[in-house]
Amino acid sequence: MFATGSFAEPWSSVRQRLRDRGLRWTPQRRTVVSVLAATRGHVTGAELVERCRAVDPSTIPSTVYRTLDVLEEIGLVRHGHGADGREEFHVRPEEEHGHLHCAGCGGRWEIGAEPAAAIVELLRVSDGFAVDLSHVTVVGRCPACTRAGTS
Amino acid sequence: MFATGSFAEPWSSVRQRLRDRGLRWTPQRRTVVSVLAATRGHVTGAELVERCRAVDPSTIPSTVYRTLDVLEEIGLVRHGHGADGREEFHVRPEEEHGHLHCAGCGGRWEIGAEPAAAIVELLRVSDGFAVDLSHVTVVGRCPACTRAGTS
DNA sequence: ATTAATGCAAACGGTTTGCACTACT
DNA sequence: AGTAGTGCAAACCGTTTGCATTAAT
Repeated sequence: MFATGSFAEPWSSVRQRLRDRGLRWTPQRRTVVSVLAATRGHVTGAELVERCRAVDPSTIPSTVYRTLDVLEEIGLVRHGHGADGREEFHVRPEEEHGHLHCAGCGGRWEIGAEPAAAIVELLRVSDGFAVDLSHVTVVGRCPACTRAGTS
Repeated sequence: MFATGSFAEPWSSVRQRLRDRGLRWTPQRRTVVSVLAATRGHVTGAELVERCRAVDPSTIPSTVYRTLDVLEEIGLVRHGHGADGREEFHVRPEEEHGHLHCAGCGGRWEIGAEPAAAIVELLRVSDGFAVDLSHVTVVGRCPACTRAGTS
């Protein structure tokens, strides 16, 4: 949307947030943050590395992962695990949500706020369990694939 | 808790089931099957390898994984993914269930039949989604860890 | 001048694969 | 005998780590 050099909230404050912790603002971190700012929902670590490489071919995986660590520390991303088991980073955790993953077509959807809240409440009541929505991935079949009946 | 009578004894017929498909009954497969027969609920691939090694120290990982493949083909196990991303094998014919995974203490519980059914129904209604319970892992905090307040 | 962060390479853990050999049928 | 299955080692993939070097502060 805007490639002006400043990021939309909460990305614009990242530099300051890092500095407040005595951490540094580097070109590599800028790359990772810019990719994250353009990302809605979720990315796997490997995906993020690829996208960063598209921006800056000299991107090194370990730097990306280390950057993700510090971004998670300051609360800008949150990691969970997808249905395929890979690390999955959720961007803008203020909109925490679980995922639906279709085993038929591989599609992914977010679980809406109401069913999500219902699930949280359900497990709180039945098991006293405090669900972390960002870690919920439900596998099954989407309406289209259910109709298609592929097994 | 144990519905002993209502389920067939699937493990005793494995040999025949394999033969019917032109597959073979080997000491290695016997080991894997015996370990699975003694397993309730779920195991990761790595766990299974370890347990098999306890029975027969000469157990080789690739053999275990290959055996799991054929056992899945004949419907004796089903694989999913745990919260930590590792492959997880669900032993049948237990009823399918999701899991609760506590981020605090690492504990694991099965999601009970009623809340599970409620979740399935919920997502069916809200998204038309056909949930595969065996692939559901919900991460959060168990009652004890919630009380402890560890973050 | 500090010392956090990087680049690189190597290590990791769980899983998969290629291939010659073994052994079930 | 024929071929499924094994053992082994090496490859794999995403991720992590050790360490000397670079660069933000």
